[in-house]
Amino acid sequence: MNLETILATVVADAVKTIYSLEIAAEQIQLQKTKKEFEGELTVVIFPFVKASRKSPEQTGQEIGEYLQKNNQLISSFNVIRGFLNLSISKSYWLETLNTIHTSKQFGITTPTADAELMMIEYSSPNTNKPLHLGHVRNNLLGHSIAEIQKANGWKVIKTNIVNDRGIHICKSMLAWKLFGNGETPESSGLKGDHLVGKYYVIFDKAFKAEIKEMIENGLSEEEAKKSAPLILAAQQMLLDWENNDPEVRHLWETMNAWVYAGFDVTYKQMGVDFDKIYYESETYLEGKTEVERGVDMGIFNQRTDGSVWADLTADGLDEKLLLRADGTSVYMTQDIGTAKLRYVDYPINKMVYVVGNEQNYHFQVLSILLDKLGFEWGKSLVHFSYGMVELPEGKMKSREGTVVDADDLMDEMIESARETSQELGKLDNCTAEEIERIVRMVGLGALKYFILKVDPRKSMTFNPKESIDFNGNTGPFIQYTHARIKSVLRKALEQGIDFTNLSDTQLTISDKENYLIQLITEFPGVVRLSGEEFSPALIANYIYDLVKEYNQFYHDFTILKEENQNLKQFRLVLSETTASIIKTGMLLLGIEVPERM
RNA sequence: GGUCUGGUAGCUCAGCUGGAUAGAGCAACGCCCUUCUAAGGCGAAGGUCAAGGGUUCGAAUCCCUUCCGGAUCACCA
Repeated sequence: MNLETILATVVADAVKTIYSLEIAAEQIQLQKTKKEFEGELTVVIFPFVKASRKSPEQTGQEIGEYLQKNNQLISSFNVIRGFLNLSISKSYWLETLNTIHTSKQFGITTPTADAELMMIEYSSPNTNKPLHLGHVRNNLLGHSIAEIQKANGWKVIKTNIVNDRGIHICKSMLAWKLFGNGETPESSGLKGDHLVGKYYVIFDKAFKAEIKEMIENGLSEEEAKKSAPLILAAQQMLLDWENNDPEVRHLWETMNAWVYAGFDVTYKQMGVDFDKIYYESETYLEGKTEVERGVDMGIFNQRTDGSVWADLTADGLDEKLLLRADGTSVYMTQDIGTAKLRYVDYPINKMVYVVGNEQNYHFQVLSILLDKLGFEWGKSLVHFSYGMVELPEGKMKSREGTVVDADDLMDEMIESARETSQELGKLDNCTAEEIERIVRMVGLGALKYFILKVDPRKSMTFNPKESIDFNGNTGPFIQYTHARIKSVLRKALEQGIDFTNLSDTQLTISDKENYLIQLITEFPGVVRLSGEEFSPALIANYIYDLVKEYNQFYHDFTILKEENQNLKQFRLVLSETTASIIKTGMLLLGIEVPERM
């Protein structure tokens, strides 16, 4: 039982005994004591004053006296206004630290054999352009959430649905066919995904030029958009693709292979991975079958032009297209097929989609459609809806060339990490390989932390002109603290100091040290909450708080030069435990921490 | 227009299941390396928590109204 539960129970007893007020332990308001007051935990007294019929101060005093008498954990208390501040005995903290220090995997719940299965879909790229900053947020969130859920005892399958087919893919294929002159990644030296993305942009430009010309020749914009030769050719290509035209299929396979080779590099650099990859080209037929079944069931309707629609007006939504008039499938069709196949492939207890909030409507509809189709899990899908990454000028737009490319961004971060460490001369006596490893860790750490420390539900701003910081509330700051602790621990080992265990739990320690232990004890709760809330930001902010406190301790106290051997040992144990939590926590964010930097 | 969502320091963000004097970082200013890594620490400065009303012993937090932003409502994905 943890400290707060114990205290809440005692407070409930106190209130019942003194004022005959029945209140469940969970209802007791217990919070961390503000720093400016004496004590570690605070009971809010206001809810009891009605029953006590006394002033908040007096009520607090009475409850405090009861607690001190009936629980030996409480060494002293004070009452300020309606707040009862409790001081917990130092030996409790020291013993707790000792337990944590000697336990493996503190805060982590390893999944058991019969644990429930959570499937988490993230990344989900289109194969017509390279990944940009928006995808980076998606990938980092998806990966981190998967790690966090594992640490909360879930079995997790990380999955990726690759949007490898569709009209957008045909656009880059068509442009390459028309204007590519046989260009390949090898011939151009371009990374495969970037090469294909180039032709997607070329298509768009040529398409716009056609429209402009047609408008000049008297057509309305709407007519021009529908009848421009390029768009008609792309639509024909999609039809040919669905009809298994060998030439189109061959081109498609070739260009997608280029893209996958490029994505592999990006994913590897980013440090994300998947247990199972689905491709839309392999699931969309299942979707079509389901839609047709829906038509037979009478829940979807086919119009005279052949297109198929779901009428969701009864659910307060609109009509939704499921199959085009030419019979080709759309995004929704594919998602229906993919969802069904996943439940066939795995015994899923919870399905989570990590997809931006611009698709809230899509997932609302998907859930309803699956439910209508008779899948009992349809309504239980979780759309983990995160906010967009915006530039100071607003949304990123690929056509206006304002997207921040994922590969470029990661490279830039690593380079500035290299520059900083050269300036500081910190890695002068490391091997080239070590430098490379550390510089990559730090550069990516800065990027990942920058993105993950923000509440995922909120949109966030990224200013490309101001490079991501390495000081203050940043990944490198945390990594640096870890490296600094490790350095001290290495020296302690060299000196043969034993800090495997605390030999004295009756030591007198400072408030700062005491508070650090208290923070350490909060880690499991933070891991649990971040899992429940799907928020890596909670872990990021917690680690930052811990590290900030530790740095103050590190500055104000000496460790290795402390003359009291037991105190020195305590500080080493405290430091090692802190380092271990930093490492575990950062790993839940997908961020590695170096031994030196 | 309908629906959803957001507005906290110059900037980027915490705090939001109601609790004490609203916190960090960056930027700008001033200090601290003969001492375990200064990517660090300390100090000072910076606020009408968009505005107004309501509920409450207590509101940045809950409710209503207004203002301002964003997303979405495609035979795009």
